[in-house]
Amino acid sequence: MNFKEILTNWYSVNKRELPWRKTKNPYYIWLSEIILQQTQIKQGLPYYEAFVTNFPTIFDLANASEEEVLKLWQGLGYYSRARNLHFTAKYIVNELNGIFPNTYKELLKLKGIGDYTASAIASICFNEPTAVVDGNVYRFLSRHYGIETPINTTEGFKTFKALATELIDTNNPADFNQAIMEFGATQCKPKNPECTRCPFNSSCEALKNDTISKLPVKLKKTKVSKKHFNFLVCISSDKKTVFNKRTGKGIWKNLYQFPLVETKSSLSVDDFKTHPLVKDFFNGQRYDFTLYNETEIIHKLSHQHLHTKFWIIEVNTLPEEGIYITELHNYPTPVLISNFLNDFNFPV
DNA sequence: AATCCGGGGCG
DNA sequence: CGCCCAGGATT
Repeated sequence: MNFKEILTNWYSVNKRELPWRKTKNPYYIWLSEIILQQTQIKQGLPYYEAFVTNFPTIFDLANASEEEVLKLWQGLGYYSRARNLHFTAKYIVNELNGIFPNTYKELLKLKGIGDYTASAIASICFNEPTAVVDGNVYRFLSRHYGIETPINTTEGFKTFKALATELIDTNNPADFNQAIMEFGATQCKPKNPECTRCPFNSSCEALKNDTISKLPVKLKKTKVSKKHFNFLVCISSDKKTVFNKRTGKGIWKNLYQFPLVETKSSLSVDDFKTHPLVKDFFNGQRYDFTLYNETEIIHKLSHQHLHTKFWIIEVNTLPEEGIYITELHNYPTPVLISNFLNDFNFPV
């Protein structure tokens, strides 16, 4: 048997039953692929179910507000995926009469769709022999063929894309692509791959040379930076608080949070008392405050560690427009904020 | 080509 | 605690 026969045979026996494997509808495949970017199936599955239930067609998604979409996406991370998903749904409905593009080249033009997702949709839905290259493919191919080119470089991408394109089963690109990814995910795993019962263990270069743990090669990434966040949790006498949408280009765009004071270092109670931005925020009004968490909450993102303090501040009237505390849970927020909302007992 | 963007799980 | 995950956009 050749490579593609071994692989697709393995897949026919070992594939998992997943909801998006029961359809070739490009809307559902697109939805699943966006949700599963940099996300494991176990984590993404409930979100996929929720999106299909709330937005059964691309028209439903296009007609929703961005806020509804972000709310449903809450907790999944990489929120630009949700914004691009919504943008592209509206684009397809309004500019393409709701008809999904059906070639790799056209799919690639859509916002939020790059090489991987265009290849996945084109092959799975339209039988175009475009090879997918994701983390699973990098790992499996680098091990099987003993390729040491770093995967997070342009050369690495080109090398593995070309190899996967050579290997793909042009008669059944849909199953081949899903098979090679499934194989990487459940058989040729990052840690403790199942080499003893692997159908490729007689031809695997890495197994032969004992380099499984060294492959794929990945260049070191940049170090994480430390930031200090101070959230101002206002409580007015009429049970309202200030809760605003993040704007600009940084993290958590369009998600909601309490007013934020970012500082160079950790803020003590005395620092807080005299901090110009805090005094400025309350515009001279007097206020009583307590520090909610004595020890900082360290919220870890891939490139930032957010050292966070929540300050509970009682005021007579809010310094700016606010919302009722009972409405807080209706807004899309980062996990850092929603955890606080779950843990903190607002006075009633 | 390098950097940024989240959050969860695993060993 | 470091690494990995069905990547893409921006600079």
